[in-house]
Amino acid sequence: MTIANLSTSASRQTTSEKILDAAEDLFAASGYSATSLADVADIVGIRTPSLYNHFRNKEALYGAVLDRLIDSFSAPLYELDQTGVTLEQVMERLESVVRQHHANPNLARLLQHAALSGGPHTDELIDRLFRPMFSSPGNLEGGHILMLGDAGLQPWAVMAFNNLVMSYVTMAPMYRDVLGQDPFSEEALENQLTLVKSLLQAVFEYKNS
Amino acid sequence: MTIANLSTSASRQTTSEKILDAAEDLFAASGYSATSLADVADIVGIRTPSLYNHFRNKEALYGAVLDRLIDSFSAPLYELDQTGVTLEQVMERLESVVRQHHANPNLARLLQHAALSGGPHTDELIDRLFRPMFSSPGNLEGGHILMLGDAGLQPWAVMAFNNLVMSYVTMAPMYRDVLGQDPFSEEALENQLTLVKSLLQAVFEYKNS
DNA sequence: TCTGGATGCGCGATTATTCACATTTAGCGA
DNA sequence: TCGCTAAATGTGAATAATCGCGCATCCAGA
Repeated sequence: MTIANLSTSASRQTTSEKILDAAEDLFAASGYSATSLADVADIVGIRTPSLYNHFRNKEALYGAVLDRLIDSFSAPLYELDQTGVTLEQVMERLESVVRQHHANPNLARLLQHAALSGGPHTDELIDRLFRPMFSSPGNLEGGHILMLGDAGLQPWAVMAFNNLVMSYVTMAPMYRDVLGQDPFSEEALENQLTLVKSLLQAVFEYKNS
Repeated sequence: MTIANLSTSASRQTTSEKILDAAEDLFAASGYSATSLADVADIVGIRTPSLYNHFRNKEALYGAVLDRLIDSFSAPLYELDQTGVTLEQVMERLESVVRQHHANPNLARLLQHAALSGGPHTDELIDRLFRPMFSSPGNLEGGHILMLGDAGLQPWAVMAFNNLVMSYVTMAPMYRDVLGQDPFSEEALENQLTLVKSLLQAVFEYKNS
């Protein structure tokens, strides 16, 4: 298990932040319904009813976790298919996404749980994360990077690269088992990075021929 | 939700098989601890204690579900990196794997749950599914298909293509949402198929240059 | 009559949530 | 700076629902 939230020296954190940290890790590991408030309270070091001084109920806590995660991932990402974009720009975006998910795997894990089991706010979550990836106007016409012959496959390719990046962290135990290496080490990150970039490069050169 | 087990005309099925079918769908959807035996019994149409006439306890039922799934996926698959293999052979394997996961998404979903949350038999499950992919001797030396420049990236590439295929079904709701199309339709299968094969083709041509 | 399989009942543990209550903390007038 | 107050934040106890699971019983078919 990877410790995700180290933020401010762990000491002068407000109780609400500690609750959010613990809940984020647990929701990401076990999903919504398999996570108990008692476990959250245990990690924070308080009794279960005290949680209700900070969040209305379990669902509100879950929503707050989602909000904080989405905010931290929001700004510069998920615009892989602007119209006049170059390969180098796509490379940069892709590397940035890989590094973010490597630094905090919890968003990918929460999203995977939501895709499998549903849970509260799932539709809203999908909207907030995936809609921006395809919101830029005119992304279905014109020549794009990830076309792969058939222009209709453009969104499929974007989804594929996104899944590739996220499944690396949601499938981390398999990587650890098969490669005998900590998937969250710096060395593993570099390997995954060059692999993903090589894939993109291959697709790019394949398109131009 | 996709109905996975239609097997023999649904009527002359033994109760144990009906239980296995129901449990497989529920475990795949919600994971081990979030699945209740009451839900399983409800689908089958019996009371919860009757389950214990067929399986020792919840964990044994889960194990039986895993066994049956692994068996049905076992035989011809997961040998992507034999030594003297051609691109066409890899293509066939890949297409076969995609079709199998499309026909029954439950193995991918169970595996994803295990990777995220653990649960009983998780290590054993990883072993049984991933070890055969890398068991062929001498797969780390010599020229292979998915080399991508650095030979050390060979296993990473195999994992990547595998994840690509599995994440398509574990992330099916996102595909439905973004593409506005049933991800388990024949049409969607063909799209995913040509995308994956184009990716492999691109990597292959990228290698030879 | 024997027996596999379904059932009702119920135990003990765990769940989310509420409530009455104690304690700590922050702000403010004197 | 002292002391009061009010809000913030903790607590144990209790509730209703649900969980996996064991047990005694009962019934239908061979």
